[in-house]
Amino acid sequence: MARRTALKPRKQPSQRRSRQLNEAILEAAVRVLEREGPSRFTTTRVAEVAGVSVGSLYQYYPNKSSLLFCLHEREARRTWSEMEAMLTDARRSPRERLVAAVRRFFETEAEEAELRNALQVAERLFWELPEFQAIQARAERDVQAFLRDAVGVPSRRLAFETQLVLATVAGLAERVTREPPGPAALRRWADAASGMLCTRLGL
Amino acid sequence: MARRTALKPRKQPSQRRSRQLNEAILEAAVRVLEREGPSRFTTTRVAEVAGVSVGSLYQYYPNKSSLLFCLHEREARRTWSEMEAMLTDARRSPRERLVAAVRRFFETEAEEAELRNALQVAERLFWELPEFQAIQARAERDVQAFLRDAVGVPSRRLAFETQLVLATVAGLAERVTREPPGPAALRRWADAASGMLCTRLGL
Amino acid sequence: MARRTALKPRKQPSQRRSRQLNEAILEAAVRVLEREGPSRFTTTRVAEVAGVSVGSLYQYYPNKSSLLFCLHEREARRTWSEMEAMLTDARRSPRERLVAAVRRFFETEAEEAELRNALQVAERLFWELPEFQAIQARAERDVQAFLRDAVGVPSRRLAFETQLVLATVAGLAERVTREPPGPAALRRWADAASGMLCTRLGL
Amino acid sequence: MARRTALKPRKQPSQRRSRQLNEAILEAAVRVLEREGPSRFTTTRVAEVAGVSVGSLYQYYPNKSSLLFCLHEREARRTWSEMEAMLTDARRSPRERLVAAVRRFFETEAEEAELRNALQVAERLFWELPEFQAIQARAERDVQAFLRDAVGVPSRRLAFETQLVLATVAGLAERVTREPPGPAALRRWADAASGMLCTRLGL
DNA sequence: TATGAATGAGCCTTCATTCAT
DNA sequence: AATGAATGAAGGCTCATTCAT
Repeated sequence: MARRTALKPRKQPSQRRSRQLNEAILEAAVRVLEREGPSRFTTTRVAEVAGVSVGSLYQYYPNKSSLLFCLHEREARRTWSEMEAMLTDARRSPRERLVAAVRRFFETEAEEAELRNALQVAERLFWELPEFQAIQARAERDVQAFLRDAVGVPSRRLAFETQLVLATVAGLAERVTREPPGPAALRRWADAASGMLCTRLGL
Repeated sequence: MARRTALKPRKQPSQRRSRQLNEAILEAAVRVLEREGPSRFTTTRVAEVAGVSVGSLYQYYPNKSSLLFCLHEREARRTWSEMEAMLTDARRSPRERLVAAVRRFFETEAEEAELRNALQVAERLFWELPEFQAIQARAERDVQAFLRDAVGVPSRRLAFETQLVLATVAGLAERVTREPPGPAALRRWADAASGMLCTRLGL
Repeated sequence: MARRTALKPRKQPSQRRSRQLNEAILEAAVRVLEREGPSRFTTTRVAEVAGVSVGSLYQYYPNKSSLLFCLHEREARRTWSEMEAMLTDARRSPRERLVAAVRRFFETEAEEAELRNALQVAERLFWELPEFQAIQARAERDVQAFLRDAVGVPSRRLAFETQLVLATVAGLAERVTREPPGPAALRRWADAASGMLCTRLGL
Repeated sequence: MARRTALKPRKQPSQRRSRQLNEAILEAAVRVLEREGPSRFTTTRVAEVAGVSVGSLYQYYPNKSSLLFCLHEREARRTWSEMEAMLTDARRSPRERLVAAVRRFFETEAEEAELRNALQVAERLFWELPEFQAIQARAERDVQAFLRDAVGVPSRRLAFETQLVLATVAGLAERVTREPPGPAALRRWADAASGMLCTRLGL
């Protein structure tokens, strides 16, 4: 169960060539996952689409799980870079920021629905691993900072409200994007989510 | 893609012995799923744990998917019987009903967290199938009736609010119970969820 | 290889009930073979179609092979009863008899094409068995009698010519009825076959 | 029914090693078929006898059928190369060519009797497939050319006579070689076949 | 370092046959 | 005698991973 398999890519992409190959593999993985579904997501197929040999793939990722994990990590990094920017955008009111961020989050999830579906099958394997929790931690940090600094949630409630915001938005977004709704419906969902949270947070 | 594999169990457990065996298999499936994880959930293993031969398992379930599906159905049926009762309990105010139902729902999810985790991996396979949607439909029906009759949500917004309630509660519960919180924390989560919804619904 | 499995039905159908059941099973076997193909030809399915339990089927036939064998035997018996009658029909000239018999043989084969296809898969298992050769022997006896008595083939060549007639007609019929031709085409084939043989036999 | 399973081998044996392995598998398949019979002809067994892993076998052949099909194709190609040469041998009279070709055909069939027996069980699966018919077509083309150019069969009858020649010879050869006769008997059969055909064709 | 052929454990499923009822 | 649930060996096939070249 808790067999701790290595998840880190095998080599730090220090060299240019490495970096390129790595990216090619990751891109291929996304493509396979999105276009051919989880059941066709085999290491051989990914390598094929990436234009490398399986052997090479295994030089960058010690096993299939680690590839999946890196995919997830990249996705999360991208999403939360955006989120962070929106939540700290001083030109807008906190309420506007939250509403906008939630909308964007829903859009992101909708865009990546296929990938996320496939990933979630594997996500389960990661939950307990520190690498995974580090990713989660960033999201928490961003939201917490927002709630503390922009919303003024008292520290007593800070931890819980952070979790609540994250879980509400993420949980809703995940369910709603299972079968992707149109842009208007998507926005309606996002606004319902942020609306409930704003009320609760007194925004 | 749309290959409709039979999901119904093969024989109605009309006879006592049948019924027992059927139950044994289902129990074994739950145990395997919970204790050994989805990757060890093989038909052979389930049969083994159930103390029957694979052949027998296949006499009751035409394939692996149908076993998973029956597991899900049983779980859902149990949960929503309770939910329905709570939501229609005329002795309580609508708000009390919602709060109580949400609490109970969170508890249920916490109890079945392991199983649900495992099932969700497979659920993906079912989403598009009518059998699965029939199960979902029951939940919608119950909530919708509650919102219409007890809360008085206007029919214009009824469909959306129904979805919102379901998605919020289910999405939150699913996330929260990934690592099962204590009873107090669980209740806090449940109350936060129902709180937001009550505000939105004007309860 | 040469494991001599019992092929005889288990019980002589001495009693009326037995006889009926036996016939029902045989009919069911033919139906399954013809309508559902060799791959659906399972003992369970045959029993089902026959309206008996598998257990009962195994009371009449010790194994699947024996069922197949009886099927074959019945078919052959029917065919050769007809053949014998035609070949010994004193009202017609030998040539007319041969032509007519061959035509009828082709028709029979066409009618039973499906069954024969399925049987041939199993026939291979029987070739070496005395029971099977007994059936073959009858055909030979009939043809040989015809060639000797009606055609006047000298005894020196009798054995070979008998085989030749049988093999030519059977081989041709089998090939031709693989995809069943219309009645006219079928007759053309039959007449070509009997034509060549008549010339050879001096008829 | 018409599920078109791939029959072509998976990779062209471009490289030497590939070629060897491929050949080893084919040889093993022949051996298993001939020595152990169709019922022992399992992918595992073939791989075992070939000295490779099942996985490797499946790297060359996408499924069991395709292996069988390749076996058949190889056999047919060999046979008909010879036939074609004999039928177009301008140094001999048409009659001599036919007689010789039929003799050789019978010999070939006798040599490969075991394999052919086993193959025929599977051939049934192929009849309707274009790949299989392409093979058949070659035989027809060769015989038809012979009948047209060397024998002078009028085009009106050409199609039928071609089929007749093929079916007569093949049908007879198949039956006769079920239990392989000695060389003298074999020749007697072949000459009987070609004799009947020559008479019919006016040779 | 890159390749990709080779591996083989393990998965799902079928079906002839038995035997307790 | 009849039943049909139970059995489990065996089959086809996949795919993560390795290692000789």
